[in-house]
Amino acid sequence: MSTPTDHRSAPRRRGEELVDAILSAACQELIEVGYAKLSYESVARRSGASKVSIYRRWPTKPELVKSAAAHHAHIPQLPGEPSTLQADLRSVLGDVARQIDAPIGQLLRALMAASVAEQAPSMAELSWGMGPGLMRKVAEQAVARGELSDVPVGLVLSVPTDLIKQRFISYGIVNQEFIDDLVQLIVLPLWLGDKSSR
Amino acid sequence: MSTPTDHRSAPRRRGEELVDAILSAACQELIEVGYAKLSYESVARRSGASKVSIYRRWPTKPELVKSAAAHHAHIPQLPGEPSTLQADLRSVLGDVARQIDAPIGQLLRALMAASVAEQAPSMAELSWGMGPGLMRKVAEQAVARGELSDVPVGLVLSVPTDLIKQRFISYGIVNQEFIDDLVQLIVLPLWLGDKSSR
DNA sequence: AAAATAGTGTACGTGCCGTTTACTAAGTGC
DNA sequence: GCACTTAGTAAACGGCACGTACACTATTTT
Repeated sequence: MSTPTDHRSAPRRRGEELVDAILSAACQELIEVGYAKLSYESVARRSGASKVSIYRRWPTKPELVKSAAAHHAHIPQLPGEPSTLQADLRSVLGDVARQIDAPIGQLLRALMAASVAEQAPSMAELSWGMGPGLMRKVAEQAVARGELSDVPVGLVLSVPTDLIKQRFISYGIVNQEFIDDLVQLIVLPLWLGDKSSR
Repeated sequence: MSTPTDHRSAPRRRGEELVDAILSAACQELIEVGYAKLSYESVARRSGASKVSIYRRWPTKPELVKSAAAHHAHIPQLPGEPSTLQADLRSVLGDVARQIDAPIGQLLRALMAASVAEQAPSMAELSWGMGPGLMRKVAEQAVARGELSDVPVGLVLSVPTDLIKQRFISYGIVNQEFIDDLVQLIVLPLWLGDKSSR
């Protein structure tokens, strides 16, 4: 008589409401304990949902984690008032770097773990905002101001964000000093195409 | 009487011999089933060692995996006959890209997973040969030939290998086409400092 | 020869996996 | 209003791996 364990009575959540609860719980869990220690059982406990409901929607852990991360939906920060290509780059990339610190960093780390651990090449899709799109905007503004002759091709556009990701993976942190060096030594010379800024 | 399970008699391996057996087994296991599915029990079974012996030396899975990867020690491939900066880059980076395919790729993937999953920033140390060192050699030869005025700074030197790693993480494969684009659109313009090669 | 060191097999409790079962609340068609 | 379908819940299952403990023994050191 100790455990009246039967929540089959409560107003039963469905559809979006339930999904929200599960993904939020998964996010929290990711931030607190990380990817490796996240389990279906813990998410079920935390969200108050049943394991089966979770398995039905996300048969594997990477899928669940990716949905959770996407659900969190921390959209990037806009360039703000355009000024100079160098200033814009430092500002935007600096914001990205700052966002990469806790607790989002832990979430990103989890996301990468999900991508790397199992065969899940869809890491590319989840560029968490800081993808070519962001860089393209910056480049377009520079072109409009006449600082840049053309918007670089995709591969070149994504160099800064790719290198930031790489830095994060290798060293765990991305500070402003790195951003400054990145802009000064790599992005500007590469985009402008001369060595004068070094 | 079915199981005479007691190998406590056999010539008992110790020290380096035992370590070798364990790490080799771990490597094989990594290549076959990947990081996520690798377990202490499977490594113990495969190596014929006991779990305790493994736990004593590598208390956590990332540590074990990193040792295993380091033990494998596939050193990079040398530039061979130097010719042109562009040719050297394509050759060396192409080799790196080819090495990144199976089975080494799976091992690298495991290594990254180990680094990313838990706080293990020592990914940087294990640059599996394709680090700044390799690029420095290429650059130095180009300087000796007069193609390059100076050897770029470390950050710039590691751009090609960093971007290859990033590509591997995001898309799972690194083909020669990517290498060609990388050399043509990024490395040469960045190192030479002009847009003529685009 | 005695003692310290280190490897082996076995067993244990715990936690999570992924699935199945039985039940029931919420929506749907009539 | 009522049958009927859909979907969420609790509980239990066998299985596997975890991480640790124990008793034992082979090897090395003193």
